[in-house]
Amino acid sequence: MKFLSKAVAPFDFDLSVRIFSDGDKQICRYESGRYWQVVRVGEKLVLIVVKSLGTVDEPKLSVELKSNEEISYRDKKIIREIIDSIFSLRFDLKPFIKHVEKDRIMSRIVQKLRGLKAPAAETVFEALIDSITEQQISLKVSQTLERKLIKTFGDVLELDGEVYYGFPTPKKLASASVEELRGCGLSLRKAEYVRDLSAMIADGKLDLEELKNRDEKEIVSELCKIRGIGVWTAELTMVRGMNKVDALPADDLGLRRVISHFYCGDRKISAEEARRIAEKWGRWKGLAGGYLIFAEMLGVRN
DNA sequence: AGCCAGGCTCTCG
DNA sequence: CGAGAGCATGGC
Repeated sequence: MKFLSKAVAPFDFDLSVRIFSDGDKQICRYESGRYWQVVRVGEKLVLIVVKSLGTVDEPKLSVELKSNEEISYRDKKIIREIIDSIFSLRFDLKPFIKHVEKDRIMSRIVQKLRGLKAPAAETVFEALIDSITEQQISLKVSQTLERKLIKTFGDVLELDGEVYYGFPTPKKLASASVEELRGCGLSLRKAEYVRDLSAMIADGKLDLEELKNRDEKEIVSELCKIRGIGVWTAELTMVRGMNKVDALPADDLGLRRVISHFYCGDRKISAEEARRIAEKWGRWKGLAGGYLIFAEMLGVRN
């Protein structure tokens, strides 16, 4: 099954997707213009293959759905919404671009990375589990742990002899033993966080998707009540899993480093200083922080 | 080799 | 309360 999706311009599909594809063919990948990953609709697993047909100013995506099960009209509608959310298709960058006009450093970066939209995880759950995994350890380490977690507990979709993995369900992780989770490289603590959190969701005591609709401060305070989640983890989860561009994980080491790189001449800055600098980015401070990180990754000079 | 890495909880004093 | 240890694993 195939269909077209439009995005609010400007949108640079290639730039946006290049940044977050995992690199593992069985999980998610961007290769020769095609991006693919598994999404879940109810009990069904569907591989989405997305490519760009348009331009930055007239963005158009072609989406192909592959599954071993029948995809109903309703499923298709849900998948459309998931894709909207994953790529932030409906998000309008223009007010942000206008807002940072006076900030010459940010403005330059935004021009260089024109059309970059912050990608999002398929579910808030996925964003949260990834954020917990990444606590304290380097990105390199956390990436291998995340892959192990997905390949150990994730749903398997077999298509044309190829194997793809979807992110594990809360139910699956809730029934995992702490030893199994530790086998993926998680510390004893993190294994407990992941299992207990998953159990809360599986038992219906916590609805992460519903949290999306709340006020940002409320989201942080709600998430922080859960064991294993602090401000850093909560804010990171909002940025990458709830399409919130306002949240800035100012405690983040890497973020402080890039803010300092572009604004303070590479000296060490505190989280408070980072938050103060971020104030001028207004409602878009999370997105602006993302732009700094991507700018550094892509070697944009200040 | 040893220390640090996009944190957080728990335990002491 | 505030400070400090402990955690997992890959990279330098």
